[in-house]
Parts: sequence; C-alpha cells; structure tokens
Amino acid sequence: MNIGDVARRSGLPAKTIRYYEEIGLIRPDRGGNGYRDFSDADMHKLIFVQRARSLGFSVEDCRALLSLWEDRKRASSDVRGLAVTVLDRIEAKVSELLAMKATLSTLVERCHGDDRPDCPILESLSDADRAG
Amino acid sequence: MNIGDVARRSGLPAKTIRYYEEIGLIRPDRGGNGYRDFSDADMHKLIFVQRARSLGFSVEDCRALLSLWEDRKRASSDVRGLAVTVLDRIEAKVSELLAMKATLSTLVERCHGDDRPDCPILESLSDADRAG
DNA sequence: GTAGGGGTTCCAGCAACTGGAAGGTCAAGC
DNA sequence: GCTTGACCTTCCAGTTGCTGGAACCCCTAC
Repeated sequence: MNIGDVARRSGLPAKTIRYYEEIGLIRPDRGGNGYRDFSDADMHKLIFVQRARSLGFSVEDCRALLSLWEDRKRASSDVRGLAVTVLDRIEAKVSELLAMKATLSTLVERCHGDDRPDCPILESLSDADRAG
Repeated sequence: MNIGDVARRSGLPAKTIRYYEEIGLIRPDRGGNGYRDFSDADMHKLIFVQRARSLGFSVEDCRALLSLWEDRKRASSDVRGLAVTVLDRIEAKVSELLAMKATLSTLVERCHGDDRPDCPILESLSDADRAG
C-alpha cells in the first residue's frame, strides 16, 4: 500500500505518517521506486496510534503502548498504569480549564461590550491592588 | 528595576520576561551597564500579561489586549470579542477532554490491571472491526 | 582580589506536527 | 512517444511559548 491509501484508511495525514516513520514508530518497507510500502501490520499500528492519540496518549505513550501490544507476556497493569497517568493529566487539565472558564465567563457577563471604552475585563487584568 | 525584581514581583520567570521583550510585548529601557531597566509601567504590563495568560489568552491575544488597554478610545466590544473567542476555545477543549476522559475511564475500569496480559484497553485500541 | 549573586547574549530543544519547494514516478490519453 | 496530472520523495522552515545551558560581564561585600 502507498502512503495515500494508508492515509485515507487511517485518517492520518500523509505528513503525519512520514513523521511517525521518522521517529521510528513504524518502519514500512520501500519499493524499488523509493515509495513506502505499507503492510497490513503497519496499517494496523497506525490506526492503533491514531486512536491512542485521540484518547490523549502522547506519541511516546503510543510507542510504549505499541511495544506492550506486541509483547504477548505484557502485564495488563502496565497498560492500565499508562492509561491512569493520562487520565490524571486529562482531569488536571479539565480542572484548570474550568477555573479559567469560570473567571472569564464572569468577566464576559459583566462587560457590556458596546462602543464605550470602560471594560471590566481590562480592569480586572490591570487592577494593581489585586493579588495574583 | 532589574529583571530579577520584576520576575519576583510579577511571578514570571526572568527567561519569560526576556522572551516577551524579544517578541516586542514590552520594551524596557537599558542602563549604562546593559542591564534592562524596568519602569512601573513595564511592571504593570507584565502583571497584566501574566493574568491574561492564566485566563487562557494567547500571547498574541495579550498583544492585542495591551494595545486595547492603552487605547483610551477603545470599544469594550473589541475586548469582549477577544474574551468570547477565548472562552469558546476553552469550552471546546473542555468538551474534547471530557469525551476522552469518558472513554478512557471506562476502559480503565474494565481493565483488571494485574500481571496477566489480556487487556481491554489494548483490545479497544487495536480492534480492527471498529469504526473510527 | 576573589567569591557570590546578579545580569547579558546566543543557541538548542521541547511536542507534534504542518507547509512548501524542488524534484522523481506512474498510469492514462492522444 | 509525449504530455498531463496525480502521486510520491526529501529537506528545510515554521508553529506556540517558553526553558535550559554555556560563556561571559558586572557589582558588592569581605
């Protein structure tokens, strides 16, 4: 399979697939013309990575997951451990974003948003007497 | 004021302050020894930027906010517009993360996480018959 | 004069791609 | 046989927002 087919089937841009090869996540064969020649196993790996990425695993996490995946004697606790770490990261990020959202949406509500210059958003950002 | 004082008072690392100068967010004076010499206005700007960044504004947003802040004839709608854009970005990101979290936490719950190799997390990532 | 704690510049690197230029390859149609 | 156009290749640069480190200057205190 050429890279275009793999891109269509995996949903990953060709550029991304080349990048994944460059960093050693996949190692497709090469045809006589220099084109990459992807096996079904390569394809499967790319779909695996695409899904893992969409769940928040980093590319390095994916590398680890792939090697666990290929290791018949893996312990499921290793996989679970990685997933829990990612879950914690996600939860921390959500909390952070919700705190931002709370503050910012309060400010947005208070700002009338017309052609006058007075603006609680700017006031809050520049208030010299406030902590933080 | 030297960069160290400003760093302590604004909560920003000196490296970050130098970076903000490099990209033209602030333009502190220089003393005869080549040291940056920060005015109260510079200091105020840095605190402003630090707060805006912590609410999710990008550095380029901060540049725009600073120029609105300095423009006495600004329209509060311009500020509000920026804030709403950021708010939308935050909300979109939260939704995305919550979706990831839902899927991932389900998988984590289903994985027994012991020394056996069978693992619903890997199975879900590699399932060939699944869409997406 | 020397030790330390400032400060300066510049270069490299992080994550994870993405865009673009310059050029080779292949299949189809004339 | 030649052209056209879609594909593929590599390489280099840029994105965002810093951060680390090296090599070096400055200032104050002892």
